[in-house]
Amino acid sequence: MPEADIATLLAFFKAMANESRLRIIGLVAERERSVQELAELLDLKEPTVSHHLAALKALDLLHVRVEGVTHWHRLRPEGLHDFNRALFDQKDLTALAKPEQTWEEKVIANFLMPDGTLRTLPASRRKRWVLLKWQMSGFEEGRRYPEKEVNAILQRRHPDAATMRREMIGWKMLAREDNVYWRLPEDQWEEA
Amino acid sequence: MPEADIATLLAFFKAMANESRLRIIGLVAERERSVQELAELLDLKEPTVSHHLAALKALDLLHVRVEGVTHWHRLRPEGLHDFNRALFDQKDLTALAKPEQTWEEKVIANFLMPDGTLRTLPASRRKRWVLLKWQMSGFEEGRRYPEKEVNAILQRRHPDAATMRREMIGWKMLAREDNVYWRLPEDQWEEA
DNA sequence: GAACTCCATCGATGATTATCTAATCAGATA
DNA sequence: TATCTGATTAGATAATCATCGATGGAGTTC
Repeated sequence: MPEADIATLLAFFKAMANESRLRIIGLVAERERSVQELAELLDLKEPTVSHHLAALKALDLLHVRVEGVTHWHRLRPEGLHDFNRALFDQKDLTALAKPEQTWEEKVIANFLMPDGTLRTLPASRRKRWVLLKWQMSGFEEGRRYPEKEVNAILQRRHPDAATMRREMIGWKMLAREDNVYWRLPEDQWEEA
Repeated sequence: MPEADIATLLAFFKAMANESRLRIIGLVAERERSVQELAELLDLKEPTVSHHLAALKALDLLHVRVEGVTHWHRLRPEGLHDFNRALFDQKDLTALAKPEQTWEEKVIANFLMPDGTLRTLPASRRKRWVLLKWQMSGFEEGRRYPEKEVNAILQRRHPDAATMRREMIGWKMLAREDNVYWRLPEDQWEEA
């Protein structure tokens, strides 16, 4: 397993948090089992077993040997042990505390190209707002920027500086007078 | 933790199979946290956090220190390690395959005292039937038992041999002639 | 005692998921 | 090719569970 990021552990625990799947693990730990056989032993229908096996396979916990139309499943115990290690050393445990990316961070990550420029300006108004807010870090409070400089700053991210400038003013992030711009205090910015 | 029965493990995995609870674990692993604080960090409302904490407390994974109206929660790492051990040694793993106790096995377990004798003869006719059936293992087919021997066998489990003997005959588990008893074939026993 | 703070409980709501039937697929066999 | 068999996929349904607002309880402060 890669590193113990919260998503990986969560997927693992979700897979194990079901009685049918736990019992399947027990059964395929003993020896190879076919879908039919498992359905019989667990008193479930075959599609249900198939569904559970798919969940376990997605985590690479099973080995499948195909023999004609029969699929023989057995446990890959290393899979289990990988998760074991990941979970129970303290370093990884506290790593769970690290918050996930927020929605805004994800939006930014999605629109950012490797060179740091924006792929496009999002069509969604709310996403555009996130990206404009993000670009405000290019402006210091208390400084005055001629239009030419504003454009230069914005074009580091996307060529359509005019649109971005206009919307920043609309959201009250920037103010303008006589073609000179300045950053407004963050608590005055409007919400999307 | 006691032994790794499937119900215990299932409860543990269900508790861990939730992102909010995983992140709570990460946060309380670092240091003590109040409900408020967790709600803030996780961007959840307090009742939700309270609910998750209750789930973790039910598994004895948390330690709580009450200070005025504030409840400080921290992780009890031993709790985690107990589950760890239970899960990941192979012996316990295959134990998952063992089917749950049937109703009959539970009845027997409930009436059996540590020394192997019966606490009482159940009042319920159906439970009494289960326990009599179970005691039939003391009799071999094809052998003839004088009444004295029958009593001796039955009294290993409960002093009231007369009642048990009489009911075994009623259920056609035992037959009698001239004060000599013998076991009847299992497919002739009557159902409760 | 009144007001306030922090937390727990209750009941409702929406989302997720386990399970089923029906339909489909893919090897094997006639 | 037609048929059979074991497995998967699709779609529907029902149960479970996460979350919330409203309310209540218990300690603290005034």
